[in-house]
Amino acid sequence: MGLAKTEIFSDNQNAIAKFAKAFAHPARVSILQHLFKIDSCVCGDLVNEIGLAQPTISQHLKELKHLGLIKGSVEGTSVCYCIDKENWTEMKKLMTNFLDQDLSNSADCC
Amino acid sequence: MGLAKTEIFSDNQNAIAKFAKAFAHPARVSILQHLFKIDSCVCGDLVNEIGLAQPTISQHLKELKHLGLIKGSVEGTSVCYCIDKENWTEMKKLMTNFLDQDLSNSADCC
DNA sequence: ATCAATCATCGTAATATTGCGATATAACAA
DNA sequence: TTGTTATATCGCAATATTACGATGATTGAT
Repeated sequence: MGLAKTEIFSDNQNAIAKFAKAFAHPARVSILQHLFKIDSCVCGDLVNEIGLAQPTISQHLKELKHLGLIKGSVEGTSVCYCIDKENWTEMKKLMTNFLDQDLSNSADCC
Repeated sequence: MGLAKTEIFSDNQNAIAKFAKAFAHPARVSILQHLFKIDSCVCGDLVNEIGLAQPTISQHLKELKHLGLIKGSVEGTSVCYCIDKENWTEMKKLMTNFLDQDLSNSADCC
């Protein structure tokens, strides 16, 4: 079907899956790393940095923006994108909580 | 195209995307959380726990197994799945490193 | 040997994702 | 106004993902 049955899962599980999806493509990982590295950014930079066409980058940026991980503001003819720190921190908490499930008190049964 | 151009990205970026994909579906998040919680598991438990058909669960388990995040061993007529702690720890390092990119030294330009 | 239980695989339908050419839009410049 | 630059959107083709019924494989029980 290609349609995830989100209604049978908890909000927490759906939220984790939603953010994980953002990182599930190397182009978006690359975009985020670049935004972290150079602090501020225009889309044109990213098109040069990453080897994908401008519409493709624009689409990835749109997804990241909808998730709230980045924000952009018009700056003359170009658009300045950067990390939305507040939301990033919140997302990080959610993901870290999931990744940090205790390993110590579980017996290795297999 | 639906085909990610992995060859233009770094190993690190592709690895992050690969693991993120594992978490990009609430069913797999739920499976992992359940495995953490109850320590050891058979697939049947998961089918009851999560509201998806047995083939669907089996498929999700296969993906997690291929990624090395879980491992399973035959236990009579059932199969015992559990977290592969070593690989989980390694994956966690990779993801944490990505999530922990420094926010402090970046000016909020937007 | 036969049967029941448990899990894996196959095949398929429905939907999602990725990528990009073509085109639209917006802002600035001359 | 006309042109230029930068980004967004549209539309499409190719591929991937999700879900599950049907079926196969394996193990243990009788």
